[in-house]
Amino acid sequence: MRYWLFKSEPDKWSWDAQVAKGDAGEEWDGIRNYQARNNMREMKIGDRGFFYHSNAGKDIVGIVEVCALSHPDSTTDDERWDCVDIKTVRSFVKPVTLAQIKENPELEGISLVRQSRLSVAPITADEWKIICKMGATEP
DNA sequence: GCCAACGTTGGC
DNA sequence: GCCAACGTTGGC
Repeated sequence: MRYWLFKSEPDKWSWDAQVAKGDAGEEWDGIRNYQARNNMREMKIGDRGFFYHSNAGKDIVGIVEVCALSHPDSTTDDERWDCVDIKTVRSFVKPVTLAQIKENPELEGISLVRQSRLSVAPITADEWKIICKMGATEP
């Protein structure tokens, strides 16, 4: 199993909206970036991801699970763009802020900081454990 | 609101 | 295939 990070502006698609979808899950649509799309194509059912609020919030607020493999993005006719579906697993007990992540020397290589504009990024197993611990949340 | 980083586009 | 121009993202 691999780990990922999904970024969303809470004004457009918030964690609350994701939680409201429950087990039905939701298409992670609207991605128009090749690297992010390629990451989604590599995902498998059951892969886990962090849900990060960019702009407003700037914190990791929850854990999601991939529940549908990459398929055409229903919000465009352009066949270049695919996306996966994700469903809520659990909310973070304590959201982990970008500032906390930057302060932790163990996380200095994290994709969230190194490639801040990439909206779907890989997370290492170590990073996964560390961030869950910082959030007082079960991995 | 500004600006840095970076991806995309299009002329040559 | 290079590179300038432009658009977007996201932190501050």
